[in-house]
Amino acid sequence: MHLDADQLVAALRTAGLRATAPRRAVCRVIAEHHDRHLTPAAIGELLAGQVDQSTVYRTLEALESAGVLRHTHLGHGPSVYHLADEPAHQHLVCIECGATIQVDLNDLRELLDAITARTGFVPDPAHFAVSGRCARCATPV
Amino acid sequence: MHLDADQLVAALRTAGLRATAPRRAVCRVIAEHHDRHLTPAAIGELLAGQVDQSTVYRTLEALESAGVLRHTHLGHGPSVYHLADEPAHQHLVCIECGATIQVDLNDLRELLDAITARTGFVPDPAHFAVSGRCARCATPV
DNA sequence: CTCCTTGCAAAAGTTTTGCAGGGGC
DNA sequence: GCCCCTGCAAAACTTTTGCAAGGAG
Repeated sequence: MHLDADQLVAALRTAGLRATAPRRAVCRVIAEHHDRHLTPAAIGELLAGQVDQSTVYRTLEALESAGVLRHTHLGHGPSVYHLADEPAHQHLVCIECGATIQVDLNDLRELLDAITARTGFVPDPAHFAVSGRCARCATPV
Repeated sequence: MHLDADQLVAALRTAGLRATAPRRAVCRVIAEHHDRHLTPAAIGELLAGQVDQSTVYRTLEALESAGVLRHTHLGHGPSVYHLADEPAHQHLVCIECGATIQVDLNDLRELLDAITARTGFVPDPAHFAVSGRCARCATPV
């Protein structure tokens, strides 16, 4: 299961923020599309003018500060948002065809631990994608 | 050693592009600051109005197409450029203090190969930074 | 001489901000 | 009732594009 709209709204309240109609609408859209990675613009479009775009940005910020939403950078374009309770995954984005592959972070655990062991740096790999070429595009014809 | 301004200009010619004064100026600035990661805006400022900002963008594009320049995304801001002959490195950027650490990609070879073996995806990790917390910020006081 | 490049200006796209009114708690 | 939040408008920024003039090869 995943966080539903009510849980997102509840998280706002827990964080001392207000549960207003526009915020509920944003929560509903995000929950309904929990299986996708939505840009702020896409969320605005799904709300079809019901909520001002600047309010969408402010609400996304509020939900992130409440700890129930996260954003990721997939490429040169706008960042995308997903529920914070999704299993953490690394995005692999193909430079050529744009395909996005998700890799379970547990599969990368050794690599990440190796980085920390060597540098003390604790990666949050879900935040940025790794670009490269997918199997199809990397294979010469 | 690293690519110098003349070599950058020569690369343009080899690629069938023209070596104009504005392009030479951009090449000079990039070569002089090869040890830094410059944003297009920073390059424009270093040229102090000698070259129009749109020309800076077009020149960076030309140098990338000539294969002597590459760009990397370190965070939410503009991308940064560096010479293509620099040893490939992965950037680790601290979410909290902004510190940037460079890791030699050879040190990550096994990890990257593991990704390719599992998914067929061939990463180009130098293109995006990995965000996280540096040793100092990750350590509770 | 051809046509690639430039500067200027304007546009495009995303995100932020100021402000006065309205609504949550 | 307090003050957080909203919509609207405008601004801030980065990057892209159209166009006529100029310069490289």
